[in-house]
Amino acid sequence: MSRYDPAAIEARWQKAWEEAGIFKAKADPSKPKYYVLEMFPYPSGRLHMGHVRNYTMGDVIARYKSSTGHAVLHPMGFDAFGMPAENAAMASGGHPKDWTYANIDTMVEQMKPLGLSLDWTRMFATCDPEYYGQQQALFLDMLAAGLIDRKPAVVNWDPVDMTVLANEQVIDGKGWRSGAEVEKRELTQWFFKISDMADELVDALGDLDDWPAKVRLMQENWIGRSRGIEIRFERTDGGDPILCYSTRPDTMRGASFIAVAPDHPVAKALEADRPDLAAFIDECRKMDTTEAAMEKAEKKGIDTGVRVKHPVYPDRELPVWIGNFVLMDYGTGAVFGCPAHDQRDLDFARKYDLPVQNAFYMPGDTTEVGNEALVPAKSEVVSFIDHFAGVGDVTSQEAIDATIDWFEAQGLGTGQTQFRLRDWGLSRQRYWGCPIPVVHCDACGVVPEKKENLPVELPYDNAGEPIDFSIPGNPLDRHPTWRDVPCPACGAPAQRETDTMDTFVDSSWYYTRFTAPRAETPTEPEAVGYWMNVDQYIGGIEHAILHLLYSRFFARAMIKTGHLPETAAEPFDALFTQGMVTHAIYKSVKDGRPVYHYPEEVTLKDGKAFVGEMEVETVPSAKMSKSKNNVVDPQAIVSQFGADTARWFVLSDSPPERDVEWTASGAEAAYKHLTRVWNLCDRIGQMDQSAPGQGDQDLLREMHKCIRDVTSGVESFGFNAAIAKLYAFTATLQKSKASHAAQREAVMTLAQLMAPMTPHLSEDIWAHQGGDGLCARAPWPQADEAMLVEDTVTLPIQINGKRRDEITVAKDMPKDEVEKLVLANDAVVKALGGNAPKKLIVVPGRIVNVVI
RNA sequence: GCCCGCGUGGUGGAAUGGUAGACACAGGGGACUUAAAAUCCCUAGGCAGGAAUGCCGUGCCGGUUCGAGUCCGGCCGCGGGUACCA
Repeated sequence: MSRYDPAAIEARWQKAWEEAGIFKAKADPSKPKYYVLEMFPYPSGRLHMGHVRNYTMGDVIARYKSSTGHAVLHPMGFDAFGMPAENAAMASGGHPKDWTYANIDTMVEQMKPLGLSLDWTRMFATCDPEYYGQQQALFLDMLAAGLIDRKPAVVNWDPVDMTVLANEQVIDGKGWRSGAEVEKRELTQWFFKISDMADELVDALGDLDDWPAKVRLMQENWIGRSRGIEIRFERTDGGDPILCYSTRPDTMRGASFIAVAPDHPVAKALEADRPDLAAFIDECRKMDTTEAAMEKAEKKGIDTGVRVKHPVYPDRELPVWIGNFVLMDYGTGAVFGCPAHDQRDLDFARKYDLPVQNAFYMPGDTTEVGNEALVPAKSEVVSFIDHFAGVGDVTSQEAIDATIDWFEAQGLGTGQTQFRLRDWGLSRQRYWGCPIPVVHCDACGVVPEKKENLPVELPYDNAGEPIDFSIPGNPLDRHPTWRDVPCPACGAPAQRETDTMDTFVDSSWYYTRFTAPRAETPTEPEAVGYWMNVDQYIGGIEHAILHLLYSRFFARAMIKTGHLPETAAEPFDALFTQGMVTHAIYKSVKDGRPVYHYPEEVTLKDGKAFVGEMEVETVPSAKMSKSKNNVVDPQAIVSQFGADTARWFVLSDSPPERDVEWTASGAEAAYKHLTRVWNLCDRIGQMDQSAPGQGDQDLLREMHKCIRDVTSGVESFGFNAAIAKLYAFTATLQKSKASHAAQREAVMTLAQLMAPMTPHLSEDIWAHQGGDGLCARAPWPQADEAMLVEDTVTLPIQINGKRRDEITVAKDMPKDEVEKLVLANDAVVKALGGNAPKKLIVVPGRIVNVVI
């Protein structure tokens, strides 16, 4: 008897698939097409289990769709620009390009043995000049179409390293390398005008039926459409009025101060003459720019001395403060504070001793606000007393609408729809990204590069000398032979833009490029016409907002610039967000800085973790991340047990949308099971073919149930449940005494049902049993409805909602007959004690509940 | 802080509002073996009980319902995102 030998089997079948060329995507008008895409990886250097999980899920779908007669496109590429490559070059010399391509090679080498049904001929990396050159062409078309803007924006500035820092590089307000206090600095930056599309980006979410509701909700909240009002406050000193935006104008009566952003014109105008204001504004400039940090920071302010009149009660004067919590780029950069009905404003008012006055009460109550603001939901009824807009007991929403109408009628303000969504700043002051294809000319201003000069390629070296990445700042700035070029318009000496694009740009259109990856234009009409949209997109929930929103914007921009058909406005028909593979983090502290240890360095003793003799801290269950070193390498599993085991295991234990904590046990169990299946096939192959069997019908009935359950499991991303059914059916088959013919049919069907998960093993079984051609080409088995019909059904009997007994009845037994049987049931008779039940609930085919 | 999720045995988890714990891991018992490994069989939520069986049980508190892991409200804990990590 031979043994299950995955190494031999997997190499053999991978070769057979390659020779048959069955994974090459071929447009075939006679077939329905299916485009399945997993979010492409960043080439960090090694594949981790999260990648394996992601690509295996996609592969299950791709192989399943292929066996149901679809022309499948299942490509792979690399999201290859980004900071880690520059950091690696900074830390250990070398070149980001070399580092990146070496990593890509390694990862492809690691992916190939997994047996994924990928069309490798379509592979590209976003750092290929052929790709980013087309991206530059897209940029120029979008610029011409008015979809791009240039305006000032604030960045994190490290005054010691003289460089711009990413948020990730700012730790407790200090630069990660220099340790210097980070400042804000204003630079002129390029922006995609995504906020112009805010309305349609919200509205279209409603049609994305095959997207998770949570993702649609997150995007809706992120875009944050709100109806509010812009109110004009006149200054008592006759200066320019201050415009405030509010979504809660119903609280206007309680307005007691105005807060403006530190960079609001009112604040800026006073800065020169008021050292105290200047100092406060300066302090605000040093604050962390992230939203989380801003919101969590202590709310502080300073009185400017400026006063405005309350628009409804002109004899009330409101002080104008600068608040560190007001954002210049949302609304008008100024808000009115109503302490009674906003907790933040109340805290602020108590801190700085500002008045608190109710605009309304809850009905029947006139309690003044203490330290808790009165903030009813918009659907709650509130009671307005002495209100200018004449509202009485109404819901807050009605009051908001009435107030907006009233303000508009009085000419004191205008109703406005505001969005939380800001324009997408794409400029990055970094080397390893797609160069922005424009030239700055003293005479002509900003001049787009000519398309025939694309790609604007990144220089590999600097006039023959290696680029020194250890010097902070953007090397393109100190690269005269690359930077200094003639103006494309007038020919005078000019300079290239040295900023590169945000890497989110690269990933916002790659899915269209896969349809014609070598085309001379960004897309190719016939190819996008056939393959778009992506039928199933699969990736991490961490991309729920930014990547997916930017991609949706880009698809629309590509329609406007003629690169996509109208039908591709929503490029991803269905989205599945998988959970992450998590793993404990092992952490120690050295010289005041955290040090992260690799799992393989750690030994576990008595629930404590040690590296050598040193005990280290264990942080349970965190996202696998290169910077935390808690990454598990799948290669060990593959070389020990084979790809089929790795694939089976990552699908078997956890539901795909949930996070899974990686543990070493379990992989072995998967291997044992696959060995069992292989041995089963072997045994059936050696059966006496003429011997009579028993229970053929029972076996085949179970087989058809298994087909039904696995099919629905695969179609609904219930891979773990599908695998549970496969375990159960394998056990049934093992115990079966059925004839050779029935067992052979069962094991071949089993192989087919397992094929999306364990394609190599399935091919081997298929071949052993004399299957026709490749298992991967065989049509998906169909469940025979006639075999699935059951004639009896078991009904649990509940008494007061608790299960007490069960009865088996004919499937179509009428309700009244079931009732008679139930009332005659021993447990029921005993519980009733001669009384009639209060209620008898019979749900046909489901359950019976006797209420006593 | 804000937005969005998640929470079920020792563990991963299953369960269209209808028998909570499928399937699997680890465990316990047994068969085979000189022995071990491998394999196979049985067992298994907790408490009480010899058993039959009873009570309790899906993070916590409350609600809707004949019936709630599932729906609603309020908490607690954990995770993701928070616009320059990808």
